[in-house]
Amino acid sequence: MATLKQVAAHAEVSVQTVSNALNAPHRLRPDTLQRVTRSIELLNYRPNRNARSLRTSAVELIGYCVPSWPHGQVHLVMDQFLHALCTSAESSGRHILLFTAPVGVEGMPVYEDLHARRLVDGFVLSQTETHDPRHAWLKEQQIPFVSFGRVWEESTQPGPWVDVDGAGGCATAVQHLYDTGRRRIGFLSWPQTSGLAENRLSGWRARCGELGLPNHDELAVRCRADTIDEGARSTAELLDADPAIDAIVAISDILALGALRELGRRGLVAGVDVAVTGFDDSPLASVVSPALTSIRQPMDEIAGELIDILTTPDPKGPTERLLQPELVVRGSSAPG
Amino acid sequence: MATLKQVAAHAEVSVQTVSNALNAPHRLRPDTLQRVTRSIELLNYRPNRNARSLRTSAVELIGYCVPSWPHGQVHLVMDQFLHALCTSAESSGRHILLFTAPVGVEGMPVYEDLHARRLVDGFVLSQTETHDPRHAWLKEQQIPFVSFGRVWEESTQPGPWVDVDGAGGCATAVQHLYDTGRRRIGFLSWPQTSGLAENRLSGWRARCGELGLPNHDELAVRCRADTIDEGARSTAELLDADPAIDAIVAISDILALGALRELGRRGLVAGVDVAVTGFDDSPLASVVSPALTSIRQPMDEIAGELIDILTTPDPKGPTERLLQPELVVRGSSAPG
DNA sequence: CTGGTGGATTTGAACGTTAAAACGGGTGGC
DNA sequence: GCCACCCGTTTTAACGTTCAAATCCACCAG
Repeated sequence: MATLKQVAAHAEVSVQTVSNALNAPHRLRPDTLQRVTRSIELLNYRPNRNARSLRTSAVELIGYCVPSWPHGQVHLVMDQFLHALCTSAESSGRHILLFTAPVGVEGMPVYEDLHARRLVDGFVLSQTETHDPRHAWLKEQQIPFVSFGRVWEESTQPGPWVDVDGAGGCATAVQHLYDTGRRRIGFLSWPQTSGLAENRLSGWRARCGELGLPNHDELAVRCRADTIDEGARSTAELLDADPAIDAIVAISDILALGALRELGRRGLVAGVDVAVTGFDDSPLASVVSPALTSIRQPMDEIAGELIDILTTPDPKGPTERLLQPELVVRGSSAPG
Repeated sequence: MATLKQVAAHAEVSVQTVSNALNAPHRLRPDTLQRVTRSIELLNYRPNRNARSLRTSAVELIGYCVPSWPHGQVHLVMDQFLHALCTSAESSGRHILLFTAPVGVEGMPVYEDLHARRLVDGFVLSQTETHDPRHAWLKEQQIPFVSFGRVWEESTQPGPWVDVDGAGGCATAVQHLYDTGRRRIGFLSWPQTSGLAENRLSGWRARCGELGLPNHDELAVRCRADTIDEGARSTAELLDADPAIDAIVAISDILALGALRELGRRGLVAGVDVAVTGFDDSPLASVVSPALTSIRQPMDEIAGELIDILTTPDPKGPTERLLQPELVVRGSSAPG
């Protein structure tokens, strides 16, 4: 492993000059720069990140707590998210450090410790919950962070965030279903305690209202869990109460899969008799038949904004960014 | 941020003594130790990891390349794996650093660079492919690594690995189906180019043979892709060719889901008329109905062995560990 | 009383890098 | 001809830790 000193000796310059060649090339005379660059390549020199971090007190690592799902709940797009996050981090010369921590405020000492021991510069939070205590805690400790997802039920956001417009996404789904001739659109939701669910539901309610479609509460069923079974059960409930329903907007792909199953059971053809849309555009969406129309969160863009906010020292622009999801139309909502 | 020097001043000892209090407490007299410990707590001191790593040239970070799935392929248990890996790493004082790299040998410069710049001590490889070139490359460069998954089609393994006995798992599934009265068991596989698939298939073939059950090639269908559609199509093929089939062992949960769908389409009851088993015990297995019997890879154990091998300097024990998966029985293979 | 022994603690140096200040040699103004 | 200035480069010092060697001190044998 070559060091700066060895490169310096080889190029017959001082150590600092080699350092400058890497960090501030404009300070060198062109011929010196070239000579140093040649030595660097010849010796296959790579800067030691630890030494650099010690000196500059910046580790260029971003912490991300890998969520632990208690009762076998699914996070079907986590690998997409992680991949996007890594890519964005790398394009700014940083990397992602994974760790585990207890949920809620109990986990905060772990965050604090990682930061205090200089393993990370800051954190990306996800799986934001209603009244999530982590944000305020980190802000209090002056530990840099950015959140994927707003903290619901708070009057002021306790820090920078990036989120996807769930209401807008659902409204787009409703519009698409309307445009393809559907006129009675049900909604599969989660329990009322979820700010995320309420947000998405509001998009369905609003757009249905604007289009003159029915949007009363009986058309929105709250599933007790995010499972295929619950999706199927709720779909049955919906269809039993109102057989004229010709489309269902589900708040997750899993629930949508349940809807597909229930339709099949009743001899109804998904996409023809009843259209179905999901949320997240998880890998499952394209793997079932008919393939599932779904609302895709723009992972690359999300990750880009997260890293951008986290790595911009004094944020001039807004540090709250709401991104628009994209409706991916597939067979389950085929026209007509 | 308190430093060793400040703690030393506070406790009225030398810097080195504080260092020893943390790294070799037995060297201190009990009363000194207590005094130093008190100062450490009082000042809320945390060792600076960068300084430590610079001195010891060990960063306590393990690199893991987050797989990028080209054509929407699914890795349903990646979050389980990552969580287990993190937990294991943390229990040895280490952490996981994520990065992206091109697949195959093109990605190796990225590995080499991370190691040369001292961002990681070594790597955990997964998604091992037949003739995977990474292992030999890393070995050549003397970069520490351990592989989750054997390199198939190689006479000698180019490094330490941990793997799950896929053949054994499938044999167990066959045995379970036999024990619950099934006598004609089909197999849903992947293309022949996959060593992983051949291994699992061999378990089915062997155990069927031992039990006197048919195991000719017509009973093993090769799916072209790991999708629900392919699983359904292959199941149809299987049932059309041999209507007496009363059980299907699928090489993945996704294919098993396809089997479930095809059975439903034919008016057959999964678990009653035809039993189905999957592989991986992904979150989907417990979320469908009937819930899917599946072969669970012991993620915690896998992660533990991986970290153990990677962090043991001179391996006395074997560095090739084959773990037994566990059959999780659910409704899709209900007795009778 | 001397010299040796061994455990506890301190000293000095080093890990590889960068920030800041110092240096040296031209250039140009007056 | 002197000074001020700028540019490219070197020197010095520090970041916070640990290793290796040195020192100190109490104790004990001879």
